[in-house]
Amino acid sequence: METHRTILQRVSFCAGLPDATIAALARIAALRERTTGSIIQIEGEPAEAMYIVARGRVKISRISHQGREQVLNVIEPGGHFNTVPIFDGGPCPANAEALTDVMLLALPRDPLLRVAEENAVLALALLREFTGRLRHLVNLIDELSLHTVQGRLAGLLIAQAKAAERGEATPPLTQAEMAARLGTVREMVARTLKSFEALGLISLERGVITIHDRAGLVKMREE
Amino acid sequence: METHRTILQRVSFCAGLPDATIAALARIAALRERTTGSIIQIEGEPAEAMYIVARGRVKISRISHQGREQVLNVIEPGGHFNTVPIFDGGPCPANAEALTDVMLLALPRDPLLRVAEENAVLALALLREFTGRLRHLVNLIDELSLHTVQGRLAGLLIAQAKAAERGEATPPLTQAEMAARLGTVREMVARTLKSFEALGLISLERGVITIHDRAGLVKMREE
DNA sequence: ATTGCAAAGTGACTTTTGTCACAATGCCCG
DNA sequence: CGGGCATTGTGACAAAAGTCACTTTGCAAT
Repeated sequence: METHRTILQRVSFCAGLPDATIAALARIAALRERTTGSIIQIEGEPAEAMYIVARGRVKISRISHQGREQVLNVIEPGGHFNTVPIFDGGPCPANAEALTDVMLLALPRDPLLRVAEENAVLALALLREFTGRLRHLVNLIDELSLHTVQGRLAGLLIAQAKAAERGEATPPLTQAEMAARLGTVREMVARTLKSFEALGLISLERGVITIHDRAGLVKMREE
Repeated sequence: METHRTILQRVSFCAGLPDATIAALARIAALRERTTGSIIQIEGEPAEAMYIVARGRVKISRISHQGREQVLNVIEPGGHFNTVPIFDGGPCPANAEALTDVMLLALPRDPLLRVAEENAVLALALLREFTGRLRHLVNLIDELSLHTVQGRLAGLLIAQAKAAERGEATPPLTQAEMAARLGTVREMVARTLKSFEALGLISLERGVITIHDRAGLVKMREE
């Protein structure tokens, strides 16, 4: 039980919650482990629990019937997923897959709803949490609809650079992974990266991208 | 004050709320009227109030610097907008424009937050409301990223048909409006509609689209 | 070392989408 | 009833994105 609690204390929406609320959550939580590549949730299936990521990373995505994938989000430790279907009772909106070996805290639906009803602070914290998701998705829509692959890729590079500066230990993305986030195909990413290199904006080594001209990338992002 | 209350009673997330909560909301609400085409909020600006649509329709959209528009949502009476920035204190995520003459109920930030803190039911109701938004945006991303204009347009026609069946008095969309919802340009919509007509799926008269082969459209939607 | 494989690079081509520039059509209003 | 204007229709292109089919690279495990 003590472990549940220490995990919860590192969760984004738990910051500032009273001890009693965290204790209540800890009481209903159950630990689950999954190995790299395992599918945690499938789009359209019913959801029994909300998950908190204690260790590892989880990819949330939609997949087209031709097999193309659009990544919606990658959940890092302290984040959560499968929250939407818990609160509205509907099916899972997307697939969840373990990108690494992961450790999850499962909060089963009915008990969780009870805790939320009794703790307005929790509901408000989750509300704030959802606003972040909504903003993120709106930005994704903006990029997909209003920007070229070039622009989106420039944006991704900048975002990754910023994350690295903040000290987030993000393992480098493969070009295929970038493509899935950007809503395009691997070849486009390869070609566009090359074109950035030709323009002197970045340089490419296997697995490492070095940014030389951040301002130039920012300009590219506009497209 | 009585008017505020009757308006609130028709709002989606107020269904099931205790009278006292609705009364508290009514007390802090202020009526505002805007005429067709007026801009209610601009992306990036700070937000002082959440708005409930009492009469008319409001378009929520992002606009690229080349002037292309992506509609995120159209809010009908009983719906609300500008909710995200109120709960996280950030800037407005998108533009809001009155599509018709509208009557709004403004709920100013600080008092609203206080009501939410004291009424867990309200927070939970808003939470459920947000889940709907999140699902909607995820679907939009799926369409933009994983479907062709043809598929998206087929989906829009089906959605409009369903809305009409439910008796929603939706004024017919112009092709330019459809384009803004689908993340494309007017000409693409015109051509794709023509191609649907050529396939016998629909027929076109000025301002009216008649669906002949719904199953065929459903198949198109997959693309 | 050799092989085995995932990741990356690339050319040639097709499809889809977007742009531009007009023409045609109706509807509304004076 | 005639003009003006928003909406629609279209052809000719241009640009962006995606597909296919390989090749190349370099790490990693036997």
